[in-house]
Amino acid sequence: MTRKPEPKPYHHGDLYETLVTAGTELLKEDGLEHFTLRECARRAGVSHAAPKNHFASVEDLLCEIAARGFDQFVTELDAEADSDPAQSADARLIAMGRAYVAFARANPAVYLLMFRHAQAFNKSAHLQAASHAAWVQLETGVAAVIGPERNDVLSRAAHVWALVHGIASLIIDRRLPGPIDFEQVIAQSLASLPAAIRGVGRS
Amino acid sequence: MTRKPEPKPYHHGDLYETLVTAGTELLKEDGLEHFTLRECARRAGVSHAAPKNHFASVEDLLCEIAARGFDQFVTELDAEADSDPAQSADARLIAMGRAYVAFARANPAVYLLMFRHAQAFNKSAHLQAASHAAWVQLETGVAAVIGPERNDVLSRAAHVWALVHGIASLIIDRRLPGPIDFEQVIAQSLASLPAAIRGVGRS
DNA sequence: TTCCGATGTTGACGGTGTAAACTTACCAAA
DNA sequence: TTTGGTAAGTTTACACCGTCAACATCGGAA
Repeated sequence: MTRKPEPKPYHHGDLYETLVTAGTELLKEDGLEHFTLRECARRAGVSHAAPKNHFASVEDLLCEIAARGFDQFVTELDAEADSDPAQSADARLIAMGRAYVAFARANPAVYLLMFRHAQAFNKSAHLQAASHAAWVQLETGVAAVIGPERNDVLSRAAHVWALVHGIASLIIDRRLPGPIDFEQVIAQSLASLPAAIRGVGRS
Repeated sequence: MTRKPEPKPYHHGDLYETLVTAGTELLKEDGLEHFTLRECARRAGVSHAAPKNHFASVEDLLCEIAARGFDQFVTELDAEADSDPAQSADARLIAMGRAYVAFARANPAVYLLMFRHAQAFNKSAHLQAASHAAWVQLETGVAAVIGPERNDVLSRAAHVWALVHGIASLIIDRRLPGPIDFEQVIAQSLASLPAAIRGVGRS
């Protein structure tokens, strides 16, 4: 017989990280509505109450998953914005918008957790810092387009966020009618964005 | 003693409508995450399994609530669009956008049910018809602005929807940073919309 | 009048999150 | 080296939930 000298040690060793990993996978596989703390524990090979020692509640675990999602999100958007150092501020903003929607489509469950459900549990310092960084990133991109001296940077940034968030949400939730070409919607909408937030065409 | 000649009749009489009403109220009070079929039954003064005779599952009840939400939604948007018969197509679209966001802010829980959660259960004929009517309404408004002969009415309609849905979602979910003036965001974003979907400013 | 089907009730099952009590293992101080 | 304290996991229990099956009740049609 093959020797099995590991009769399941009583202590796991790194349950915290294992739970975050298992939770992220569960989230991506089954979606937020089927996310279960007991299933995370099962995947980590641990009793259903073991997570209590590391996460006071299921929301605390989701909180950490969302925070790491924001970290990755900000990194990816930065990379895309800096991909061509010679591009204009307009092109940078559009590139970030494309990366935004791409992230959402690539990680729908995590995206929804970050931008939709993660409103109830804004306690974690990690989550607050990471989501704040994302907002600063957006604000900076918008200020570069319309000029940092403008007094409506905040509301114009909200405009940009609303558009990309709306596109991402409608695509992820499969709300758009069948024949619609997602790429066309994304390209057209983002292309109109710099002029729109600059306020040209005011009659 | 006061006479109580009604010892709780065995049959309710109109449990279907009562459940829809109680469910709508519960949804508005406690939000979708705390929506419970058993609580609906409790509010209707009926046993926890009674709803089974009218709604096969909790989603069937939510489905009907969402469908009625769409009915009200379409009615309100139509009323707003037709409020001033002399206004231009641009003004009509902007008015509908304002009415869209206003509906979402006035009925956040129902709005979220309609445009977010009601994707899993698209079986009810009522729901499908009502949500389709909302889409036709949008498509018509967009066609009037950019011209019905354009071959990108669909994607431009998606653009409009994405923007208003994004604004509504961010406001409802309280994602926008504190100092932001919602009214300014709504006004600025909607004002830019007709030109944006017409495609002016193409370089 | 009788009977049958629609509607409500009761009780049960498996699932969930969470709390309390108990067990195990490790580490540091005496 | 022994010992004690504490962090980490387990077990058990509770109150919810949705759903199902079996049973009770009532009204209307034959």
